[in-house]
Formats: sequence, C-alpha cells, structure tokens
Amino acid sequence: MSDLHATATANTVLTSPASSGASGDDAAGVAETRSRDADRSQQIILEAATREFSEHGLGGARMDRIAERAQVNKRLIYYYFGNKESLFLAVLEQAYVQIREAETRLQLTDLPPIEAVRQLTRFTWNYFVEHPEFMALLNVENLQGAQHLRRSSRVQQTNFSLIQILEQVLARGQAQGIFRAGVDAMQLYISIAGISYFYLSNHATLSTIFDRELMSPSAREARLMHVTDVILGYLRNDS
Amino acid sequence: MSDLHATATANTVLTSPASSGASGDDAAGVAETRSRDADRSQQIILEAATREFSEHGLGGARMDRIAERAQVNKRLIYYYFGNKESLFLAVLEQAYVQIREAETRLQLTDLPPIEAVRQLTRFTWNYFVEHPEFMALLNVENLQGAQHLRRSSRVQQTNFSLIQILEQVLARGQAQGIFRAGVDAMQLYISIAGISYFYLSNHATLSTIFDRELMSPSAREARLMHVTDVILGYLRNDS
Amino acid sequence: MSDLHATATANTVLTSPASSGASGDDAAGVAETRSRDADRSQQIILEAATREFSEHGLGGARMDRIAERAQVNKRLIYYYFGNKESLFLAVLEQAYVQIREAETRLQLTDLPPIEAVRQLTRFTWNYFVEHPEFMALLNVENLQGAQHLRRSSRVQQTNFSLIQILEQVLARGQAQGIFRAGVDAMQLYISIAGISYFYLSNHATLSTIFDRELMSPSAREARLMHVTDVILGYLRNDS
Amino acid sequence: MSDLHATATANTVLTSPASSGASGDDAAGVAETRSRDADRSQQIILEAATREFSEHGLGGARMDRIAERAQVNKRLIYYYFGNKESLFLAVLEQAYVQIREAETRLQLTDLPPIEAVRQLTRFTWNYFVEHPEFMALLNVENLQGAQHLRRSSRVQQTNFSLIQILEQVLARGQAQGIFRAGVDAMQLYISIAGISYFYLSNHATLSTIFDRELMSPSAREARLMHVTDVILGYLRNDS
DNA sequence: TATGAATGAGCTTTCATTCAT
DNA sequence: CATGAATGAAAGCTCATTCAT
Repeated sequence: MSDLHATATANTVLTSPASSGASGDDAAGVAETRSRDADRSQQIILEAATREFSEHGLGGARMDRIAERAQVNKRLIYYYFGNKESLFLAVLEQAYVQIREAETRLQLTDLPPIEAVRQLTRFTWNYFVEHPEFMALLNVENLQGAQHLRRSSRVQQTNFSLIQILEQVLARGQAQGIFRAGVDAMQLYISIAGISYFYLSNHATLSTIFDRELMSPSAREARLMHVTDVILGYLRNDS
Repeated sequence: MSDLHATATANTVLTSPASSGASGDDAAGVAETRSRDADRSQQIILEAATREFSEHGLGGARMDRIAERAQVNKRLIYYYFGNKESLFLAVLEQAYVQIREAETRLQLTDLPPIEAVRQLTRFTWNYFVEHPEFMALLNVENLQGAQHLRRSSRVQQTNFSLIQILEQVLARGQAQGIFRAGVDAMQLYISIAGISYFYLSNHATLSTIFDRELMSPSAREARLMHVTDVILGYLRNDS
Repeated sequence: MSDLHATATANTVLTSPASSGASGDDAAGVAETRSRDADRSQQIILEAATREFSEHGLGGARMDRIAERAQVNKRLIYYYFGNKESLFLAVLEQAYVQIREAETRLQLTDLPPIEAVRQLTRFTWNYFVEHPEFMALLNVENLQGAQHLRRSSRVQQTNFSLIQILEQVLARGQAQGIFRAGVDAMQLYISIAGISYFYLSNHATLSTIFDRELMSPSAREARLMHVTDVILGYLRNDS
Repeated sequence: MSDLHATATANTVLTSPASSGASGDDAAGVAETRSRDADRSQQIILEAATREFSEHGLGGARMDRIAERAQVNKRLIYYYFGNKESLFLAVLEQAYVQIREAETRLQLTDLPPIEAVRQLTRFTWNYFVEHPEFMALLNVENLQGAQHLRRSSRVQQTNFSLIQILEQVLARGQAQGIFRAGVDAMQLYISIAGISYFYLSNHATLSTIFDRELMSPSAREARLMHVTDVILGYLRNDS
C-alpha cells in the first residue's frame, strides 16, 4: 500500500468534502490546492476502512472502529466520506484502481504465449495472496449484489483491457499450434482467478474440513504449481 | 450449545431449547415424543435464517426479519437457538449436512473415470446453481475466519469421503492411461469447486465489470461446458 | 430447614392453587385432603425461591432459575403461587413464621435477668448467622418499603410477644437493682438485633473497607462477645 | 473502567467516555478544558442513578428511568458510564467519597472523650437520616457480596482513618479513667453504625411488625438518645 | 481542518407469563 | 398434578449520524 498515490492523478479516490459517493469530477488541478494533511487523513481513513470492511463485512463494520484504527475523530470520516455506504464505495473503488494499475504493469504482449499465460496465472495468484482484503471486499460486495459497484461510474469504465490482451495471447498460441482453439478469454480469465480465489478466500473453511494446512509456504507453492498445471494442461493442443 | 443432538433422521440439526443447561440425556427416542410442532418450528426458523444470513451476512442479518420470514415469534428463535451466533452455526451445520448428503447420493465408483469426473463437475456446478445461499454462507463464514465451523464438532467429522472416492477415480483413469499421473485429489476437487464457485458467487461484480450477462440459461450452459473442458482437458493424458 | 412443617398447622404457608397472595384462610383441615406431593413441591419451590430472592433481590431474581433450582416446571410455580410478587410474599411469610417459632422456644422468663438478656443476644446473633437468607430477605423487603409485609395479614398478627417477655425481664432486673431504669424494651431489642445484623449483613462491604476478615470463627466469636458486652454494659446499674 | 480519573476537586467520580479504550493520559489539567456541560451531565446522571438504585436495587433499576430522571438521552449514560454495572460502581464510589469527606470534617481529636463519642454517634445517626440512599446502596451492594466495591481501587484506599481517630479517643478516655479498657475501635464503630442503621434502614418492616411509628421527629429524637445511651453506657467505667 | 458532546432509531436479548395438552 | 411450546412487552445496549464550537 505504500506506493499508493505515487502520482497525484492516476490512482486517487480522494474526494472533496461532501462529494459523497459522487462520480469523480474532481480532477488533477483541484488536488493541488488541497493541503497535504487532508489527503493524508483521507488515505489513512481509507486504509483503516479497508481493513475493517474486509474483516467484518459491510454490516459488521463499525464506524467507531474505523475511526479508532485511523486514529482520527469519527466526525472527520463523515466530513470526508459522507456516510458508511459511500465510504465502502470509496474503499471498493480504490481496491479496483489498485489491481488495475498492477495489471497494467504486466507486459504480456511481449512474451511467448505459454509464458504469458504462466505470468498471468502467477500474477493473479500472488495478487490475491498479497491482498487478501481485496478478496474479502469482493465477497462483501457480491453479498450485496454488487449494488455499490453498479453505481460507480469510476469502476465501470474499467472494461478490463486485460481481456483483450489475453485474447491476443490466445490467438498467438493458437496460430502457433500450441493452444487449443475456441477458448473464450473471459471464461479462461474467470477460471484462472477462480481456481486461485476459492483456495485462498475459503482456506479457513477448507482447512477445517480437510484438516490440512493450506497456507504454509510449501502448501501455497504446491497450489500455484497445480493451478498453473490445470490452466496450461487445459490449453495445450495435443492433436 | 453442547446439547445439539443428532436424531434418527440424518440431516437434522434441531436442538433442545437452548436455555436448559440440561444434561443432554434426551437421545433419539425422545425426539419421537416431542410435539411435531417443535421440530417444524425449528426447521422453519432455520430456513428463514438461512435466507437472511445468505442475503445479509452475519452482521447485517436481523433477528426481527428472520422471525418475520419464519412467521414465528422472535422470542421463539431465542428459545430454540439461544442467540444469533448459535443460530448461524446451526444454519451452517445444516447446510453442510445437506451438501454432504447430496454428494453421498452420487455413485462415482460405478462409472468410467472420465464420466465420473464429468458427473462430479456437473453435480458441483448444479449444486451451487441451485443453492446460491450455500455459497453465500461459505462467504460469510470465511469472512469470519471459519470461527463457527471450527467450534462445530458436527461438521469437523465430515472428513469428506468424497476425496477418497475421487482418489480412486483418478487411480482408475491413470491405470487406463487416460489420466495424467501425480494429481492430488484435494487440489483437483478445490479446482472443480473453485472454477464453478467464483463464477457463480461473484457473478454480480463480474457481470458489472465485463458488462456481460453471466446468468442467462445459455451463459450458464456455456460456463458448465467450459468448466468441464478445463478439468478434463487438464486431466487428459497426451503422451 | 428440615424441621419446617413438623406440624401440619403452625408454620405452614402452603397455599391452595391460585389463592395467590391471599390472606391465610386455608386452615388445618384442608391440608389433610391435599396430597403429600403437592405439599412437597410447594415446599421445594419455597426453598428454592428463598435462596434466589436472598441472593439476587426481588428485581434480580429469575423465575427460570427458581424453577431450575427446585427442579420443577416453571409453570408449576405459577400454578401454586400465582406470580413473582406473591411468591416473594410467601417466602417472606415463611421466613417470619420460622423465626417466630424459634423465638417461642426460648424460655427467658425462667432465667435470671442478666442470663436472660445474654441468651436473647446469643439467640439473635446465632439466628442471623445460621439464616443469612433471612437478613437478605429483610434487606430486600426494606428496599421495597415493606410493601409486601404490609399486605400480609399473616405476618401482621405477629405482634411480637417477645417484647412483652423482654419488658418483664427488664422489670425484674430493675427490681433487683442490677439493670438501669427507663429502658424501652423495643428500643433495646432493635439495638440487640441491629448490632448483630449490621455486622453480619454488611460484612461483605465492611471487610473490604477495613481489610479485615470478619467471618472467621474466631472473628465471629469475638464479635458475639463484644455484642454481649455492649448490651450488658449499657444495662448495668452502677449507681 | 480503568480510565476513571481523579481531577482537581476531591469528590469527583466523573469519567472519560467509556467507549474510548484509550490510554488514560488525560490528567487533571485536561479536565479544565473540557466543556462544563460534560461534567454537569455526568453529575446529573450520577444523582439520578443514585436515587434509582437506592429505590429499586441493582436488578430493579431501569436505565430508562435514570435517563428520564436525569433529563438526558439514555445513550448518554452509556457514553459516559459504559453499562449498568459500571454506573452502579460509579454511584457507589461517589457515595463513599461523600461520607468520607463528611467524616473528615469532624474534629474529634479536639474534643473531650465522652463528647467525641457523642459527636461521632450523632454524626453517624444524622448522616444516615439525611442520606437514606446511602444505606440503601449499602444494602444493594451487600446483596451482591460487595463484588463492585472489591473491584474498586478507588474505595479500597479508603482505609478509614476514622478508626485511628476513634482509637485515640478511646485511649484518652481510658487514660482519664472514664472509659473501660479493651475496647476494639472497629467493633465499636460497627456497633455505633449498626444500632443506627438497623433502625433506619429497616424501619419499614419494624414499624409494620411493632405497629409503632418510628420515623416521627419525636421517635427519631428518642432513638438517637437511646443510641447514645447504649454506646456511652457501655463505655463508662464504673470500677 | 478538526473535535467532544449528544442523540433517535433500532438492535439483540431477557423476562414474567400464558397456552394447550 | 404436571409440562413443553409459545409470546408480548420491555429491558440493556449499539450504531450511524448530527450538533455546536
């Protein structure tokens, strides 16, 4: 989280006071006139709220606890974010902004197809491992039927260029005769994410049920290998 | 909650009134003499609670709403289940008992390996489709770090004989030269579940992000086909 | 408590069903027709209720707990005693009946004055020691402004013949020149009781404040000696 | 409740909001800057709670009624005192602080022994007369086995210097040959308090039983005279 | 920009009591 | 004589939110 707003523009979800839940019409220029402290307070609140929401869900999260975690006055949260729901939306938006940024840094088009898929799989796995709160937020938002996401103009623009990149990778592999034909990139992407996500997000219940330690370093390494095997095993062309 | 007790029918999680710090000497036979209404009331409450918890999470669930949904006096819920957390545990236990029962009905050992895997995949997919509340409960429980499940002696005994059956299927396929070697049955099972689960559980956010309808009948059919392809494509031996 | 209803008449507070809180018009004859079990159940309930009320007060007492302590169905308590308040009254009445009975057994008129006062003091002290629940009930009832006692025709008849006996003892002592003149028997009796009562009833706070163990056998013996010294020291005639 | 803190004025038990699991670094000086209303609100709540607890006991007291009596929002009580038990403890502590303060104002060391004992007796009697709620609180707390008092670091320091003063008075009286020897100051103090306390605290039941008006001015005057006679009569040396 | 004080609505839970047998 | 099931009312307490400065 430390590299969060490296630039003043790209990944910010910081708001003007009382712009509660609104779209995102406060652009770069405005940020200049705002004090450093204001930005910092908002960022600290967002981080605290991210932890709180991911640990307790929307209904279970407590504004008091967020204020305590952020070491700010509760009133300040309302000053910046309006209310609980808007705060949750801001948290969610920031989470999406961050993963999108990270994905952008991947350069899959430059790699051979198999390697590109391997990289994407590894990246997805690692991102979930390093950002369990992102998975938790997804859980929470899905429990709510994505009602916040749907309202967010900010996230909806994210029509995942990743899918286009993946399509291109699949096309290259197919042209080279090493990938099977007829693969839907979105379906594949969901499978890559799902295989990782279910294991990581549900490890608490799974390890209880199977009575097996699933989060040790060696277990995680084994899982990543399995995930890669499944995806590449599926894609390979054995004709 | 130590007085949860199994009765004659396999999938019951009906309890004695939670207030009685009694011994637990009311065994199977006694349940027969208990008024049918008691059992029925508990079952109705459990069903209402299942819906409520899966729609709103643990923190967001409202006891009032559960009572209303079950058309019983709110007090009765406390009479039978003690408190909200214990009610949630009872709901969770019943959900696990039910899926375990359904799995038991599968007869994978009698089928050819490929068909067995296909059946298991289809079953898992269909169960999630037909029981979205089960997925939601898993989500909720995982948000809580499986703290309820861990306390449940009832569920922990569920050491999923399914894994053993799957191991036997994999061994047969491998012996016949049609499955690859070295496949961990638990990893495979988690992948089968995960590929289905992520799509279904997160369809709300996914369809928002990809701007694609994921839950139409045709979309669901396509997904099931993809899922089966991934699993069988991974398993096939092309040496 | 085992010698409670040695006779069928004198000390009973057992009621006919639904005679809730009423005076006491069910006399000896009726008891004959009532089953042993009924009497026993009522007595068990009264004992359980006595403990509960003396430990938790009127507001803090729980009907559930009384039923549990008495090992009877909660409904039965209502069957016999009508409601909580009436049950408390029954408890209170029984407590008064018992101390009155015990006092009756004292034969102060036969003793020399000093010895008679000594015996009364010792008796009062011992009775409080052996019946802490009686003191607690007094506390509870006084917190309520004696509203139950006032309604009880049963207890009001108890116009304490003890005072008359004490008056006679004081008169004898004064006639013999060993007791001071002008002592009001009721005042003296309240002092005898109060000196013992305060120490015993409030020992919990007193021992905390003075950081001294007040209820050890030696401490209790010392206190009884002090109490006797105070009363006899006050009464002695030094002219 | 560890954040109870003493401020400049001796008898305050005012607290920081109970929610803040904060450090406790708000010392005396800070209280000055806090809005006067906060202190006032707390004091008003404490007074209302004192009345409520002394009239109804711990279990019978109603938070709603306390709020109504104090004319504050019920939520505010929880804001300052956390819960009912803690509020009761605060009430109890304030009651002890107040009587201790009043005792401190007595200047027994300057008086001749007989007069000192007479003053102490009169003071104790009068304090109970004027503060019946203090007696009631003692009753309530003793019913609970002094569990709150024991937890209070504040009250436990109150190791009643009064006993030391009384010891000195007794020594003087004995040296002058007017008091008997071998009197334990604590025993004597408990007797002084007990003789007054029992009469006043239990007057409701006593007046019912003895059918005598005990609280009229003349009756109270007679009792104080009796009490003084008992104590001084006991102490006098007639050798 | 920031904060301590205060609140209304509503939550989970408790309790004495009654119903139906 | 006895009981398990059920309930209305109200309790203690929580929570997101606003007031006033």
